[in-house]
Amino acid sequence: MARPREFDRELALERATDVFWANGYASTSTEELLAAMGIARQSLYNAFGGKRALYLEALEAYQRATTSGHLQRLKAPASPLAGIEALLLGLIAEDDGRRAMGCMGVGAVSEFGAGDAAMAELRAKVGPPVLASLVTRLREGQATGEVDPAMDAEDAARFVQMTMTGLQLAARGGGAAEALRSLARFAVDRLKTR
Amino acid sequence: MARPREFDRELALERATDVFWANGYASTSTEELLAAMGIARQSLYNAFGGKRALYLEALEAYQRATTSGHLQRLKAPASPLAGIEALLLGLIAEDDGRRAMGCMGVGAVSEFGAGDAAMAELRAKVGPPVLASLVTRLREGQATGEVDPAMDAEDAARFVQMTMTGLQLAARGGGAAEALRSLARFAVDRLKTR
DNA sequence: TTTATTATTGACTGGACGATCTATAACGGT
DNA sequence: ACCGTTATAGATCGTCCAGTCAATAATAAA
Repeated sequence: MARPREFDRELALERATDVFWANGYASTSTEELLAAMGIARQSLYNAFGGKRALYLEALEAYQRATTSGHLQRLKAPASPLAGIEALLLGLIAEDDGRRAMGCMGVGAVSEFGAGDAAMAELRAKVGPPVLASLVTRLREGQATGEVDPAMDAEDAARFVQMTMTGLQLAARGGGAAEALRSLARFAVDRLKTR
Repeated sequence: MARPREFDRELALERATDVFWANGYASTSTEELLAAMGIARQSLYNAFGGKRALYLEALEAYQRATTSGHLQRLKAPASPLAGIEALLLGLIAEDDGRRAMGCMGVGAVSEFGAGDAAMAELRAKVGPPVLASLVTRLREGQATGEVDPAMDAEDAARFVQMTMTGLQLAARGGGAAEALRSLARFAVDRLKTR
């Protein structure tokens, strides 16, 4: 009953995500977004509501996609420590350009801090499930003797999460792929039973 | 031979630092800066050159001050591991508001990434000396047997640096002081000889 | 075919932005 | 007392910003 949209909404959202991801929210202009998305001004407002709404939707989709990838890598290997290593190594993009973009979630935390309610809500969707899966795998590793049983599994899980953000920040700062991988392996090694 | 400045340049720079630190570069307006600094528009341009020059000067002063504090805390205790613990715990501000500001250097990396030349130069002034001191203290700890001798001291030092940024990002994300302290202690504990 | 509804397009709006200009004021050296 | 120099204050600059408007186009239901 109405004129159908001419552009691919999901594709446009992906393009917008890349711009926000690379530059952050404040220093991205709607003009840049329109150019990247290949749509006209009014179409952005029709389809997404506005700059901030677009950012929130982009961040949410990004979080959903990356979190699902993280959980897959964490759970796939038979050995829990191999899972954690795969999770950490999976954060490190091979392509230099991609890697230097860091993590959009980390960027959002850094840009908006703890104060923004909508952002905090989004963040709350992604932290707990990863933490829970990490605890599960760590306890599993402690049962098999692979993971140091002297550690509190929850503390260790939070430590791995902090390592994730630390790696992603180092990537954003221009860290070389191999240097980041060493860092990841070192962190995993520190969880081993010796 | 000329009219003297009426405001305290250092104090004004400190005030500007707080605003940039809390909000980042892009989402800070010169108007906000002027209000916080208590000076008129032209005085900012006379004394600091412009918004970006002011930011760079603020970041440099911030880095110098915090790095010196870090090195003091790292070197003060007799035990190397106690020094590293003091370094990490020293990152965690007691005051909730301060703590939620995170670290201005981390914010700069997140906002500008690896591409900005002036920013990279500033960052290069602060990383290496801390890394070198960390290596020294870790080797010292390995000599006394307190620190796990199985680790490569440089790898371990880079790991501690990553932990520093991870902690500061967690602080920016609203992490509670006690939770951050646990994280710091856990990281230090992982360096111990067991 | 008509009508209701939504999409597209490009011009436009008010406001905020960083930066500059102008006029006046305050100082030290002569 | 005057001069050269720099500081301050306020008005103003052109630009860019996010968002809106108005005119036209495309669809499906009736």
